[in-house]
Amino acid sequence: MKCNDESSYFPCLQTCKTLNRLKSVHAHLLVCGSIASSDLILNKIIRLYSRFGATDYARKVFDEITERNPFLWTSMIHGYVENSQHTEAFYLFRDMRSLDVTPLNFTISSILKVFGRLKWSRDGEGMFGFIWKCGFGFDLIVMNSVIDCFMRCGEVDCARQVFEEMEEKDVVSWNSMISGYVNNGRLEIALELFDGMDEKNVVSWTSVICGYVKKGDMVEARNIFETMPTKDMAAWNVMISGYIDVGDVHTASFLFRAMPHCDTGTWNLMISGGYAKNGKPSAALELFKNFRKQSSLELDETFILSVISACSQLGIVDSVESVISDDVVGSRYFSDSRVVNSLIDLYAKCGNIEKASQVFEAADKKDFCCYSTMIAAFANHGLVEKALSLFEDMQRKNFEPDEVTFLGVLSACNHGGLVDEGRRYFKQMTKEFGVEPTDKHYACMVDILGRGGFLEEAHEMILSMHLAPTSAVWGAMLAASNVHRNAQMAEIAASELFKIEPENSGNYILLSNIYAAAGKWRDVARVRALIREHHVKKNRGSSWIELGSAVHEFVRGDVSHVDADRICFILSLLKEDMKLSGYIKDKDLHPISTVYPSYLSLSGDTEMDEELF
DNA sequence: CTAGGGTTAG
Repeated sequence: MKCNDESSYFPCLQTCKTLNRLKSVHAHLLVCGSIASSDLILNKIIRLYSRFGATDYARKVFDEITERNPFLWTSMIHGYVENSQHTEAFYLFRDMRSLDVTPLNFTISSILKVFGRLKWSRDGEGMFGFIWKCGFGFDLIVMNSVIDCFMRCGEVDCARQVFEEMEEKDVVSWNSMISGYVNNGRLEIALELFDGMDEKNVVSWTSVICGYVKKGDMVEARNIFETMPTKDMAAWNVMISGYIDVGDVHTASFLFRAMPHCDTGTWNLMISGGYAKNGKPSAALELFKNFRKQSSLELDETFILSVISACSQLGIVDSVESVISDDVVGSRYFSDSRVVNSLIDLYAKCGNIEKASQVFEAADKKDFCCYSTMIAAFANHGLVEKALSLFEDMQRKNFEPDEVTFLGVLSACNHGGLVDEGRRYFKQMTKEFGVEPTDKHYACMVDILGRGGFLEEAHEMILSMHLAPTSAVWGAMLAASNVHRNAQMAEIAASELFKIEPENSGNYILLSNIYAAAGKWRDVARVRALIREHHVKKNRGSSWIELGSAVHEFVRGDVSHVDADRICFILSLLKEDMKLSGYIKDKDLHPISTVYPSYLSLSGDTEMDEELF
């Protein structure tokens, strides 16, 4: 590379496809010294850093420049805006004004985006007077931005007035009005404007389609879509997401296959919105694999986030681990705390607490959410001490715990049977941190107290709740009553549960089991009669395991698996082992499969497993 | 040799 010719750096900077590449070119420029003073190069570097989401780097470059021209200010402000760092953008704009730097029209349109997104319609900073003072009263770009800003603030009439008074309007002015009306729920007016336009472009058409999609009218949306002269990717995406929203995954995937080109957004829509959230995990995973195979597209943060979250809901990790973690760990995504957070969650939910912990340790950017997730992960794996010491660590680092954090902490106490600590943390949460407990916190406390034998105290806690006790709370009470064979308390809890969720078979079965254990056979018969009377259906619990890239699902009594014979054989061996190590089948009690507290949002099924033993 | 930088609507 030649070091004395700045023009040769322009094409070089343009080819920087990754942040690391940009950093090394930037480093090279710094070494060469003389180039570093060129405004044009520096501006380009600021733009590129911002585009990669590295506004902190951009700002470093910006701060080191002694004489800043309006272009540099604009680039930096815009960098913040495109990365949703609204406060930073606004403060920088204010600095610019206080130094009497004359803004460009692009500066104004960038900062107006902040006003629009934050719905600052009140002109608190004298913005609109300032625009006229700068001579932008007739600037097309600025006035278009003003329209958009008013529309986003819901000031439909102000936007209209600006629009009417503009001497010169372009297609953007019209489109801003149309989309503004659509987003303010005034489709009729949007259509009027649309019909009155002479030069419509793809944005005008898509805005109108959006209007129908918002109403859920996919028939009319489809009509417009078929009529529009040229369709770009965004238009297809709007249609696909519209079909997904109304639950028509079939048509969505038809369009998906029919569209000539698509972006990560489209894949994302189909994988996470279309399949994963509509109960078709295997289709989602299949599509994800296709994405990796066919597409040369780069993964982006939102995409990674939704794939990870889909996988963690399914508890599937192996088949996506290789693709996900190779791309994420050590890459720029890894410096996004949301990605770190969801990775921790993924590994933890899939049972790999070591890996979750490794990700946590390796991450350089951790926010309080990462701590909360890690605490909950330790707690759910029974690593009580680790959970609690991480909580202490978090406070030492001055992260403010919130309700999610405390749920993890309380859950740790629950797993460790730490009644006193549970009481203490609950008190600390409400008194010291002013966090309002949710039903989940109450459910957890009831579980801690109840299982610890303090059934009365647990009951009192429910009665003192400032919100209506949910099924999770009474469910914990019922489960605790079962542990301590307290039929009286069980009756109280069960009768509340029957009111809240009469269709849940688990409650009836649990109560009848408690009666059975107490030898109250008439009560058992009464509950069984209730089940028939209310036509309660048994929940079918299922479990699944991932082997290689295939997911094997099992339901009770299922012998359809190809290896069913061998599985049953192994099971019988395990039963023998259990007997030999002293397990005695409890004849009086109808055995219940593991009862998880329902606030842990595990399956929650409590069903009789007579067939297993 | 010069110009180059920045941008609003779905």
